[in-house]
Formats: sequence, structure tokens, C-alpha cells
Amino acid sequence: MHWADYTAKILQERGGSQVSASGITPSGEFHIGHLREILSAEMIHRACIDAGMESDYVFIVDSMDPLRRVYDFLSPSYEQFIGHPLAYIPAPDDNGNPGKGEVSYAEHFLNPFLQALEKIGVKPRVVMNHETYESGAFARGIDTAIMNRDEIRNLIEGISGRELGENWFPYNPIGPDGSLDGVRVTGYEKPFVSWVDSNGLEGRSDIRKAEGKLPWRIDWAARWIIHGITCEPAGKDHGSAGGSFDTGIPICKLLGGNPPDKIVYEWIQLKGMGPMSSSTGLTVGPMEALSLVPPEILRYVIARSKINRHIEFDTGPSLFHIADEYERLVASPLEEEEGMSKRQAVSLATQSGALRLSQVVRGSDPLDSFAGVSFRHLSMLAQIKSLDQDVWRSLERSGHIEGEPSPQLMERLARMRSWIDGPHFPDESKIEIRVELPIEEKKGLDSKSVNFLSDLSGRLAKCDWDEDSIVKSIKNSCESSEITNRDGFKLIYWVLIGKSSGPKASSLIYEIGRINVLGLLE
RNA sequence: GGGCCUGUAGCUUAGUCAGGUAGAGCGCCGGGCUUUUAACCCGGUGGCCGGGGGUUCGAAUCCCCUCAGGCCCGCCA
Repeated sequence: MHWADYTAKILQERGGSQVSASGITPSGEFHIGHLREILSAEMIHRACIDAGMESDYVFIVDSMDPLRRVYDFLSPSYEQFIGHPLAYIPAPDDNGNPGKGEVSYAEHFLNPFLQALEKIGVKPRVVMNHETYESGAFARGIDTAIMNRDEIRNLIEGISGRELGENWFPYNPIGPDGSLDGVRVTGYEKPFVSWVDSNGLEGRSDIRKAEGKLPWRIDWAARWIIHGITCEPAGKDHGSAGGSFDTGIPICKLLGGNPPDKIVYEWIQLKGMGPMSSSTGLTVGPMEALSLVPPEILRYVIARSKINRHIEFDTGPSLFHIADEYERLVASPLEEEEGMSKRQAVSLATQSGALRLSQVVRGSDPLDSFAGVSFRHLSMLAQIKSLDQDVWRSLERSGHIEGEPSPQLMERLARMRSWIDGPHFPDESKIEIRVELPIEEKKGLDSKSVNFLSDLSGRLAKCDWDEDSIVKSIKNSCESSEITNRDGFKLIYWVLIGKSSGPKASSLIYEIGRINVLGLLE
């Protein structure tokens, strides 16, 4: 059974309608890892619906979280905003300087991410957490937390092993400068928390307004109640012993709620691609990934892995692998059969679950997303055929398509071209035409091979420049120099691209052009 | 110091929660497709399930120990 279906089954036992949730702090550019936070919850939400339950999916944006430090992509002038909620500070412009404030910092990073989510079929109810504070919905939780501050302190200290300072208070007011830092609480008289800031300025915050916030561990527990959340998978950082999940559950109960079960997902690692990794600061954004692969395959990256396993993501070879695996499964899914072993049955259910949950539109047939050509094959054609029409003609001849290409396929070729032209395309998949042959390699040729190549050179110099004539020349050369077709083609690939196999030789030669080919055959 | 995940064929892995003779894909090798695309079709090769011990009629699966890799524990998905 797929993990999302399994979780849905557990939730069914809990009963009632379900609310799955994700939460992300928009402190900077969103990346591919955030997709796992989103999709872990969204897929469980879909599985609940598929299992016949009422279900809602909420994406809570932690817009009330403060700016922690001046990140590399920000100018030093952001120093003044440290400690301010992300919803209340201006977005950076292209140079990292604070903008005019038409768009908040939180929205600036959130908006492109939401667009990417739409493309992969995720339609969350978006909740800006600062608006929940502004609405007063947190007031009840804040009041209860303050009234039970000692118990909450004991819970956090006991479970996390963290010692909370003497001035710790389960509510952080915003000071007169707009920052959450350096404000000390001096008293509470519902609904006002009074405080003094680091300069000795005194004031008070109304807990019914966004004039302060709960510390993370309490905030999380309180929002479970506010939104009726029954399921919120969290990253492994929240999942370790004594982490915020372990404190959140009892705190939520203390506040009078029924907390969700602990579900932890593993992280996505960025791997390989030489210099492309965290060290260069280059990460892969969801939009960027979508410019390379279709949305259902991006979903499949998450759906195919068990929730508690690392995903090693790279935009190179593994993307090929996953994309072709997806195509293969769609084309020939496992079928239910008499006398299937338990294993096969489990694997069938998991696989079909993964395919089902990978669809952009819930409930649509995976076959609708099927392009009928492997990524590997398409990448090759795209590299040797500069015109789309030539790619379609080739695919028609090879029997991949009949007549006009499908819209899915056309989109796929467009994406393939941008992948090939971009920095993420794997070297091992690149077809690189040689400029000249190294002398040592020339010396290693036996006389038969030399004969073949010079014979071929003579024929190619004269023949019509179309694929049929080129193929004929190759076959004739093989015959007259008494080598097998197989060896002949191997030699050609070796001369042209330095490998023993490659894309259809005639197409390759045709695309390289007569002059260049003859130059290499010299 | 506390905790999590992982270790199964050359590679990626399923199977571990509910113990019952190790499955798959890729790769590789061979064959076919009478113009041999890295396409497509068919067949084959390949694993003392990290190591040791225990429980059991029976262990990849449960328990204990151990080795190796990755990760989390202010904020971070």
C-alpha cells in the first residue's frame, strides 16, 4: 500500500473529516525540498478523498516568523529588519535592497512558489499566519498558554531538555520598533500583555491583534486547534526526539485540542552535478525543475519514495531514470493476476498508488500524461535534429507516433530543449561531435577498419545528402571492406562521437553535414 | 550526549510494521527486427539480504550486540 493511502486509513480510524496541513517559513527562495513538505501533506489529503472522506488541504505560510539574519542575497540594510515578522517588511529588489514595500518580504518569495504549485496541481487553502494573528483567532490559545505558562515551561524543558531563561514567556510581543527581539514581558491582564523593550520603553500588546506571536512550539500546537488540523507531516528536524512534534502534542492537548499523529518525512538531498550544489549556493527551484520535466514527473519524484527515505535529487541522470520509469509504468502497469504472491500484490498497490497520486488533476487517467517516447530517446533526437518537424518525422518512422504528435509530446520536446540548452543537462547524455581524431587512436586501427573508413569517405563524398543514401553508402562500404554491419556502425560512432554506440548513424551524419564528416574521416 | 534513517544483484531499489522457498527496473550478454536509433520485441547472466549472536519448525523480516554511510537536535522542509 502506498504511504499516503496507509496514512489515510489511519486517519479514517480517527474519524470525521480531515484537514491536512503544511507550513513553511518564507525566509528566502523556495526550493525543491519544500515540495516534499507540500506534497507529503497534499498526497495524504488526496488519499483521504479517494478513500471517501471529506478532506481539506491548508498551506500555512509562516509570515509572522521574524527575519533571523541578513542572508547572503540581502543587502546589509536589512539589518534594521532583523526580528521583524516577514509579513511586515518590504521585499528585496533585484540588488537585495529593501523595495518600496508594495509587496511584503513574505509574499515576494511565496508568489512564484504558489504558481509552481498550481502547475503541479496543488490547490491549497493558503493561510497567511500573520492574518490569523490579526483576526484574533490566536487570542484564546495565547490566553490559555499564558494561564498555563508553568506547565508549558515544564513540558518544553522536560521533553526537549532545553532550559528556558528566567524571562521566558509563552508570548513574544512586538516592540515599538517592530521587532520581536529584546522585548521582556512584565505582566498580563487579559487581553493585554505589558512589556518593556531593551531601551526601557514600556508598552502593551493586544493578544487579539498581531502585536506579538507565540513561540514556535506553542504556535504550532495552537494552530492545529484553530484550523482543526488532523495531519501535518513535518520534516525530520521537527521529528527528532524532544523536537517540536514531541512538545507540540502535549501542548496541544493542554490547550484543549486533539493533536495530529506524528508523521515525519525525510529530506531531499541535492546531489552530484559537480559544482552545482549548496557550496556554490546554487539550488534547484520548483519553477526551474518544471522547466525541465513535466509536473506529473515532479510529483512522481515524491510519490515513488517512501516518506521516511531520503530522496537524492539531481537534475541530471537520475531525472532521466525517474522519468523513464514513470513512462514505463504508465505504459505497462502491473496487472492483477491469479495466484499473485503477497509481495507482488503489495508492490502493485504501491505502484498504482504512486501513479495515481502523481497526476496533476486528481482522478485523471495516468495514460493521459503518457507521451510514448522515453526521455532518453527524445533527448537524443532533440540533440541531433534542430527542427521539431524532423523529430516528429523520425518518431513516426520508428513507430513511436502515428500522424501528428500529441500536445503532451510537443510540450515534452520543448522542455527537453530547454534542459539540453541549460546548465543541468548531464554530460553523459550529451552527444558531442568530435573535432578531430587523436593520433594514438588512429594508430590503433587495423587495416580492415582503415579500408572501411576510407571507402565510406569516398562514397559519402559523392552520394546524395539524404538519410537513405547515407545508409546505403554505409552498407555498401561494409560489404566491400568485408566487415559486419555491426562493426561498421561501431566504427562510425567511434569516429564521430568517440563512443561505440549512439543515435541513428544516418541521422547523425546528415545533421553533422558532409564537410565536417569528411573532415573527420580523413 | 540524545535521536532518526539507510545498508538486499555492477547501479537504483521492492519486500521489514502483520516471519513461510529473495522480486523488479536499469546495466550487461545473446538473439530478433531482411536500412542495426541510445528505438522496439524476446531470452539470459547476476544476490551466503553489512557482520555476529539469539528467539522460532522456519528470519532480509522479531530481539540483542556490532560495523559502515547519511542526517536531525537555536532557526531551517
